[in-house]
Amino acid sequence: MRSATHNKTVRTSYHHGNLRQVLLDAGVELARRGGPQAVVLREVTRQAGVVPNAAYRHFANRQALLAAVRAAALAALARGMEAELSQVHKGMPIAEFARANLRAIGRGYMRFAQAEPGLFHTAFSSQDKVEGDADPAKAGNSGMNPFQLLGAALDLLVDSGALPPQRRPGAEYLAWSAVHGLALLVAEGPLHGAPAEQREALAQRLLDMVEKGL
Amino acid sequence: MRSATHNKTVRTSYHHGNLRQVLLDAGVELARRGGPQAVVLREVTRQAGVVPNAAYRHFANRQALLAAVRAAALAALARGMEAELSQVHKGMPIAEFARANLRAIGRGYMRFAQAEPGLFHTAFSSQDKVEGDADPAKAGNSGMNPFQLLGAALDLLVDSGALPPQRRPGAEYLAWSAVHGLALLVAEGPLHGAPAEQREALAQRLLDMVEKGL
DNA sequence: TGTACATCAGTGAACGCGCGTTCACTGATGTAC
DNA sequence: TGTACATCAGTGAACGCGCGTTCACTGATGTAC
Repeated sequence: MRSATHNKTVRTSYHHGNLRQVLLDAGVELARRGGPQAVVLREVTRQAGVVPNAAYRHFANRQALLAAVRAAALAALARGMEAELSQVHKGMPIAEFARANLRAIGRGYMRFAQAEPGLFHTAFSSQDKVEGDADPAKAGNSGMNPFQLLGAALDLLVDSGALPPQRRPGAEYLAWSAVHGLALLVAEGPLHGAPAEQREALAQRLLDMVEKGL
Repeated sequence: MRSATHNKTVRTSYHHGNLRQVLLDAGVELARRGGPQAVVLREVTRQAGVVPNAAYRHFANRQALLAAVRAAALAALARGMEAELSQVHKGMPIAEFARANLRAIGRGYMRFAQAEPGLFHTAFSSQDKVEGDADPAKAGNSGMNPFQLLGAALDLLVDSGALPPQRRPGAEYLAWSAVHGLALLVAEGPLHGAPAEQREALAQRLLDMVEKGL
């Protein structure tokens, strides 16, 4: 039993039982509020009500903790995209459906960036390649990470005949660029705090542009 | 006369005469190599061969130094864009010229991001609005900052008849988003280190997309 | 079912580090008469 | 032209801070017999 002046949880046993997860959750919360910078090893242990070096039972060092937080942020983004995707109505012509899917992907991405700028920034704070990465810690409920979700949407676009196959290679980078750029402007750039209508209108137009330009 | 173990310059007089500029240059160099994080007050004084607190004669605090470095980074970006712009051949039909100008803007932006990721990252590390800002420290040789250069290119596009006036409002954000996104993927994202041909090809296609989609 | 003991997951104390910033100072410079 | 003096732009020393990380430790847990 420890006193819990600043602690979230009061522990009753010497062993915590769940410390890794608690540390990770605290790390995610810090990232949410302050980006990757804010993921401070001592702070997560403080919030877990545990001595600083206890973290080393579960993470090799600060970098490892940050990597885990980052994976969680990517997974959260993936889920945000999936949520948008699941709202697309079925039962329309396939090409139209494919286009609606791609727009949902983009919308989910941008909305996540808007709603969770800290996590969004954390997700892309280090450049490793998410692309070929099958790490389930970075995936949403479908088991796909954000990049894979985009790829799948583009594949469907080709299958449906809405995108000529020869334009498929590299298309993810074009779509990603456009959406990523606006997401950043909105999340932490000059469009931060712009009225919601303006944001949504810009998002619409940007998606139009991508669709037309791909 | 001070010993100069790690110093760049050996001073012979007590007064430096040029310290503000030297500190700023050192800060820019640090940013160039390590992004905004690397702009450390003590380090710039070290490189200037001066005692740490001497910086406070010229900058209110670390934030002020960083702001100055950031302005310099924006100015460098503006000059990079202007350089690209100046290579556009005159003497073509005006609409074509306007389009070529816009592409040059985008190309300059992306090339700068590629060539100077640290400065690029620094330029956009804090979200204040460059848009309405007439600060000459952020401008290139034309006196315009990067955002204003883009705006001017779009204005010309409208004047030339290549862009319907009703699509002009907000167009900078669409173009900016696309280009900014790809610039980031190239500068510090998954496309970092991609072969130059691939980068240039993607840039071409992205600019096509913007042109077609605007 | 009970006990011995290895393993696990925490504690406690301390480290060295580099940072931004403040204080009282002093050498150099420029200006008034 | 020379001197007095205010102002400027550096120095020197120190501060408190929070960080990541290491070390030897101990309480709790699980397993073999």
